[in-house]
Amino acid sequence: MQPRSLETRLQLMEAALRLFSQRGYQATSVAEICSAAGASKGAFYHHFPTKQAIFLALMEAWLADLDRSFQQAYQDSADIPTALLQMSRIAGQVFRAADVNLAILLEFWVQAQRDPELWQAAIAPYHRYQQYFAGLIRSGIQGGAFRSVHPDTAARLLVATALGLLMQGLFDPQGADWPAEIESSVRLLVEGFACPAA
Amino acid sequence: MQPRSLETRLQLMEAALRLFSQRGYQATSVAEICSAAGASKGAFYHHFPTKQAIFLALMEAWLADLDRSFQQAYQDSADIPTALLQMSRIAGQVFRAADVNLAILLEFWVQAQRDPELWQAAIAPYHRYQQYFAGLIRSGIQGGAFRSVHPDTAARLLVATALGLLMQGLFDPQGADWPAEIESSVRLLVEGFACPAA
DNA sequence: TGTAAAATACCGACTGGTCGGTATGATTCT
DNA sequence: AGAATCATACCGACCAGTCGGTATTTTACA
Repeated sequence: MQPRSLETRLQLMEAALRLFSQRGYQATSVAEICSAAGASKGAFYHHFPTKQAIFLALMEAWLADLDRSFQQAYQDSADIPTALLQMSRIAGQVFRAADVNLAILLEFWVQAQRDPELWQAAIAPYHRYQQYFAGLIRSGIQGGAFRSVHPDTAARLLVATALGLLMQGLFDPQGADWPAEIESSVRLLVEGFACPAA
Repeated sequence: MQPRSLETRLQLMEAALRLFSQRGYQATSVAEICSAAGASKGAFYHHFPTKQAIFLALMEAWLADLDRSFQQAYQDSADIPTALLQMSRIAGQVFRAADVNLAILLEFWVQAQRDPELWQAAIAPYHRYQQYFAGLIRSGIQGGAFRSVHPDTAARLLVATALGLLMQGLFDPQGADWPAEIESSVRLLVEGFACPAA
């Protein structure tokens, strides 16, 4: 892969990300992406076999990024509750990142509802995160930090809180300080899980 | 409005609802809606000026329905906490209603992101519900049922919980008993808000 | 009450345009 | 030279919305 090629590919992905989140997946044409990226249709179809492929590539890149952030948060934290708090902050940052608007996440999910390949790419990671959080909580219980809540239920509630607040922030960006709201809500939950003795 | 006309209109809306939630808004063509409804394109454009108009009509009908349910729940409940619990059950029913799949709500929101008219129809009700719940909680505080939590924050958390669990249920329908999950989570929150003395 | 006029409801072919994807040739790098 | 990369013209399918015209119901009037 030549440097020029990589550059073109990157431009295409950046343009696609911007346009998809601004206008939506269906409403964005391949021609628009090309023109925004300063490339041609030939270049596009050299790098991506279909329009959906670039969508998938964007999503995988985003998920890989999130994975890295969570991994980092875990390593930087002394204990499980701290790690969960740190991760709630990351969720807030997801929202703050103006480029990767949450709107495109809705697009991902809407598209994934219909397409098996996208479903795999979108839903499998969700399961992974779900089980990851449940595992963290289970560790917290075994380590004595949490009382014996049901790990799966607790994980679902944690995810629901963050997700629900993110969604509300999407509808009403100015309605509240959503990242702060996420952080304080997750803290509330984590304290609720905490072992009174600790 | 003649009975036959009303019937046709209803058929069109039912077909549109089904197709929109199965295939998505953009992916559903007006021709498909017509054929599924056993009507013609002429009939469609006799009843609705644009494709978006039927979408809007569906959403308004759905919201009116939800309003009625909430109103009913409020009237049937002896006190505020009971009313909130009852409403969480309604949220669960929203999910259980197979016809009105949650997917179409995602569609609504995705579309509303881009269109001012839809935004008005989708986001204004959100604000209304938000303030409605905040009002209920405020009443609960004044009535001595709740301790002095911040009504707006509490309402946001309640909505986030229900919304977040609904979204997860959308991705992973078999992953849990989501309606039950919503109910028990909301009960947890409401108990958390409750006045210890009560 | 019977009937003609008017309004409403509906039909389906057609249009102007869009879009994902392809074919083929040009350019750039090694 | 030869492979990788990119450009341009183009194709076939699709689609929202239009339009001229038809069927059905309501209304007006003799």
